[in-house]
Amino acid sequence: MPQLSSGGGDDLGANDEMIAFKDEGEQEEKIQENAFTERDLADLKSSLVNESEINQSPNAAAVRRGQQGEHRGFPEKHREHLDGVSKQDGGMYKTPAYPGYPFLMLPDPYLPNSSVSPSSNKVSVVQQSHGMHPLTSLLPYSNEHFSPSPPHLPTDMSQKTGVHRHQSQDLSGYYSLPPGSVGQITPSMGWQSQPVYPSLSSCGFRQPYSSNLPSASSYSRFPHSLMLGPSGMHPTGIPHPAIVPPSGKQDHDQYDRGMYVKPQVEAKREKEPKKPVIKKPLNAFMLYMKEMRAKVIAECTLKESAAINQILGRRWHALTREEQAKYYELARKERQLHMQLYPTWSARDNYGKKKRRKREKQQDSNTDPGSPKKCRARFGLNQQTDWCGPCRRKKKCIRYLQGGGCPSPTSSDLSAIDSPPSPSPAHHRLYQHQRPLSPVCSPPPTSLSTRLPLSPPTHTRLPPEQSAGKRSDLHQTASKHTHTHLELSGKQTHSSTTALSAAKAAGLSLKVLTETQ
DNA sequence: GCCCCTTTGAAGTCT
DNA sequence: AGACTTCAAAGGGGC
Repeated sequence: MPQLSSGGGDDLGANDEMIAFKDEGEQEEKIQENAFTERDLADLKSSLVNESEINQSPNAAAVRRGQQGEHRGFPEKHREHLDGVSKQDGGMYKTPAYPGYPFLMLPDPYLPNSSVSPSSNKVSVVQQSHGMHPLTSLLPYSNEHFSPSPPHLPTDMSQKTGVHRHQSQDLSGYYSLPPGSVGQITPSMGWQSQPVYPSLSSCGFRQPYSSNLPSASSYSRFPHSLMLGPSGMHPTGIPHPAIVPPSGKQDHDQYDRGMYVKPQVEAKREKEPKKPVIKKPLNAFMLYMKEMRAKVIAECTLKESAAINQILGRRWHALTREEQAKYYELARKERQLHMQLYPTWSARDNYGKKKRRKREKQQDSNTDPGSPKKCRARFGLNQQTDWCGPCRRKKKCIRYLQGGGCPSPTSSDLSAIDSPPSPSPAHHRLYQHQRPLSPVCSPPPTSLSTRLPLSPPTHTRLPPEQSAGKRSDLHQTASKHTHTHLELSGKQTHSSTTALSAAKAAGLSLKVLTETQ
């Protein structure tokens, strides 16, 4: 298990996380003891994964390992680089014990990112993920904002790091970490500063960056509009991928997509440059998803992300601890890098935006006497769990939508609430969501039945960090997602119906699903 | 054209 | 402290 810190103290990762990794190593025996149980559960869950997954990928781990064997160049380079970093910073990164990072399928580790490469407008996700540096799942955020030549930056940055950065116009796309990110990264994070990647040494560094640049920490919790240039550049001129510029194809600022009617104040705001959004660093599972999504898509010929994510979730649980640990490690590095790049950033910065937007929408609707909320209020219905009486919709009252406002309830309306009609396909989701136990929708769609909190989840595998007790109880997830947990072979499996849904989506016959249930 | 779905994990807020 | 909520990615589908 990786020993990530030598106690240098500059590791920005949470101590408990590191302890967790350490614990994981120390608790190897424990792990092995539990391995069978965990494995059984994982296998049980995995068995629910769709047929194609089973047929085409009888042993995903084996496949992955095979791929690792085939394409070990990049991970090795990366590890070598980390070694270099470790040496450089006094061992901040003890070389992970992993045989390689998970981003291993790439035949060419420097494949252009789809959004970057001018020659590949349509690069598959596989390529995209493969082109990602393990440390920088961040990079896909805004690669198109690569600006190879931050003009305002000093020019002798490489002197201290020993990196000779050739001018290059082409390589930025091959390695999407913003060319200069290292410039503001402390030496410990300046993994690019090591000339590990020959091609990287010239990766977009048209100009060397001065080591005299103020460290990112020297910037206070920056207003992004000030800290970032008009193109979403970091103050150092580094367009970090986590930065979502106000405009651009990525369109990550879903909060500003005009979903809600913007009041006049916001109209004024539109004139002002929008603040780029720095996204959260990806967690381990997100990194895993990014890497494996294309594979699942290819194997299962699925396109719907929800189904794919279900499969990926199951595969995630089917991973061994070691395999998961790779991603936890990557995620940890990701957070570290993010923290280095945006020391003043907090998840709070992006917190509650959707909620605020919904609230604003709700406030708008509250001012309308025919709003669903008012309608529900007149019906004496629960605002959260009941739907608008006359049309039996929770979110939007049809009559309200038709402009007539929500009428006073009639006796038939009220009776209809008690015995709602068979929902139309379009209505089914909403209806099922509100009345999950209604026999009308029996058997409920598995994707919806997963919302029924029937029993607490039993996770078959604790992530390393969780083993240290840092993470909040997994019941959080259960309470959040209110999964259904089926009794399966005497063992409760987490999200079994979710798996069923995924399997169903993946093409398993309903008969099989029913038998499984 | 926006939102939902669906997953897990991290980190936030709330009680 | 523990429970709960939000966001991160992705893209098809619904409305």
